[in-house]
Amino acid sequence: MATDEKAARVGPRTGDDERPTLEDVAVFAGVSRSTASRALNDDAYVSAAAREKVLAAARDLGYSPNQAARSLVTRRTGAIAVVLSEPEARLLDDPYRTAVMRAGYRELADVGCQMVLIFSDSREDLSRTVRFLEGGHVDGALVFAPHRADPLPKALRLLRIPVVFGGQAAGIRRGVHVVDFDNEGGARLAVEHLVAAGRRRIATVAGPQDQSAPIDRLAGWRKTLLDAGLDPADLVEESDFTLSGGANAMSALLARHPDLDAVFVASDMMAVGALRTLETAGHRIPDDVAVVSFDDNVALAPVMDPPLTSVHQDPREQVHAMVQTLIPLLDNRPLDPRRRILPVTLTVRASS
Amino acid sequence: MATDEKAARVGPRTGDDERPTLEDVAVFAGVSRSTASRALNDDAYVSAAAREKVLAAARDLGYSPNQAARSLVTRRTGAIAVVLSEPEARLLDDPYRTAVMRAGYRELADVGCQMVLIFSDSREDLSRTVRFLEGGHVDGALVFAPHRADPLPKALRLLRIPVVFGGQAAGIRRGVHVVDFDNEGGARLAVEHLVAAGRRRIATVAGPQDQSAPIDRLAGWRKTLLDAGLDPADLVEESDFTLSGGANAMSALLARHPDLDAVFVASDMMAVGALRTLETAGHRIPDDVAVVSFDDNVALAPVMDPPLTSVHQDPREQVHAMVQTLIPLLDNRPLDPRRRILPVTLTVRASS
DNA sequence: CGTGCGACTGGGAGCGCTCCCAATTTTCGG
DNA sequence: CCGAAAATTGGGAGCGCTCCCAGTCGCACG
Repeated sequence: MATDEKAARVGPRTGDDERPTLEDVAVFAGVSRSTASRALNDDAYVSAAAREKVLAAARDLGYSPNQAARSLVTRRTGAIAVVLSEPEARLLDDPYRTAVMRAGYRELADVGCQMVLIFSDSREDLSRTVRFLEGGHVDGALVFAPHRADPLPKALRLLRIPVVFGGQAAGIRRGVHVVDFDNEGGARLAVEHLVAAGRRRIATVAGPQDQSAPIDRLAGWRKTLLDAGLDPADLVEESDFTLSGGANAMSALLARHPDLDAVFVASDMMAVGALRTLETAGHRIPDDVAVVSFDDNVALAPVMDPPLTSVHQDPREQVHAMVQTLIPLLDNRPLDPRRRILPVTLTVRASS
Repeated sequence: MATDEKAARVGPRTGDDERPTLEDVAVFAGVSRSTASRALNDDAYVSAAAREKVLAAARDLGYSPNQAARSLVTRRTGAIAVVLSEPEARLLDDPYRTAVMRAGYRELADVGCQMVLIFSDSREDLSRTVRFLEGGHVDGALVFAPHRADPLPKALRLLRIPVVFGGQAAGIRRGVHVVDFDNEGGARLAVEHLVAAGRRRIATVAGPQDQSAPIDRLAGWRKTLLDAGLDPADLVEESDFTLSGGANAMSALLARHPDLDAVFVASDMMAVGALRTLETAGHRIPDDVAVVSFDDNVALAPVMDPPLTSVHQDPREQVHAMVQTLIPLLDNRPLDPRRRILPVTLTVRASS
């Protein structure tokens, strides 16, 4: 009886609403499971006739392979995690992260991988994230964790899956793959542009100094000023990458240095705020004060008045490089850890 | 020799760098595979002693279950797709979608599911999306596809996994699960508020009329005006949910009706644009023109001057309802298709 | 002091797929 | 025209897990 019951449940696969298996396709096509598999994965050594029959059978039966079974034996899931580690509030209005998500989706789709997004803000998230990445859901991970203090990068080092970092991650420098932008070089471009335009009192609104990108941008500003024989003095104001933060920082700078004639702002979002402050204070842009920013984010373009001169960095390019680094790692090709620094360019517009 | 090679590769599981399997844990704990499995999944009928031993073994060995193997037999992946179907450009600066993503991540994490994001703009994406959803990568899907003409919803109807739509989707109304906001009611709230404040020439900047949400909002505006004995006439201007679109629409309205004393804008983003136009044209807000918007999106708050009266809808609440609808579907509990309409509220601020 | 029924446990049978390998057929060069 | 090599094919053995199904206990009950 038990046997009957079982037979009834598993049943002969005749017109069931069950999903067809590779076996079904093979039978339908009149070949063996192996041949069907080879045809579907277009392996070598399948006759054209067999391939045809199998493909037709698969189509007729509405077959789609069971991913679980496949990855059980191949030890590949075809999915890559994109890990975003950033305070919740920040993420919501950070157009850079949005761009990263989209770029990740596209770039991974291009190499036949599915993106699995992971947000990992809090400390509880950390263990959950690690557990997930560990659990064999994904073959590798692209990690964006800009905070110096973020414990994530260190936690990921002992992971059994390959990881590529986007932007300099936490203290660790050895044994990891990193694709970063040339933040210092970008700042240099920006400041050199201002110097060349005859500006002499060039202030800066810096980003949070617990992240490497803003640190490098600030360093670039400082070095370039010194190289030009100008004094950075206290022409710097640290802020938090938000619009209102940029506005406040600009006020502070203006209060200390009413005579400044240029400002290098470490992000577009802050620049929008700075622009507002400058306008409110009656400064004409770029006549009185020239403004150069960092990011050159298209999403923010409509909010800009005047259009902003900005250091252009393309998140898509970064993600592309990250994916290219990850691919060989997935095949266990032991690529030695490398840091890639992507160049940035200056896009000059009306604000400078 | 071949045998040796294999033995070397698959090897006896002694101190390999291979991942430990359930079998390994069981042996280490001195119990059977079955007992180990029961302990790890805290099934019934496991003695406390056995459970302890297994848990300790799992910890010591750094065991994490192989998801592929598990879902091969359980026919569950523990992943849910969140499908966003929208033109690329729109998505980048749509804070509502960003909120949906985050909410989806949280809500799904709360029920022990992993979110897999799917962007599905173009027509090629469609077949890729369907193939993915079909491929057994996910157990179900939450779909946001607001465009009337979007072929996605129809394509998803024949899917073998449960789907819940966020917002009214394409022409189909029967046999699907939908969680929507009360767009018409929200518009009514907004307009009634304006009427109560004594406004009489209440224009509207409508959203794209190929989507159901903006259609309903426009309908709400129109009906409420008529109910109040006011004439909608040509006080409506259709736009595209973008900032600049809102600004242009406002200009058009102002040109036609210099005497309008209020405007209901169908989204926060457009309202920001409208606000700019009004200010530029020298209208004081709310003294000359009162502005009420829809979305009440926090991310846009800093850009608002003055703070905007807006119809409040909480994406998180919507996603929560969607997840709650999806859960029973996953267990094959045949819930009859239902449409849930979530209420919205009016948040009054300085702009009205 | 049986009997029975709970509480546990371990083995076996797969889930659907991809490999490996041996068997079979075909294709060629000498 | 024959043997070797190449081109095909099918069967079998798992991948690591969760079930189902017999078992083996212990203990309260009659």
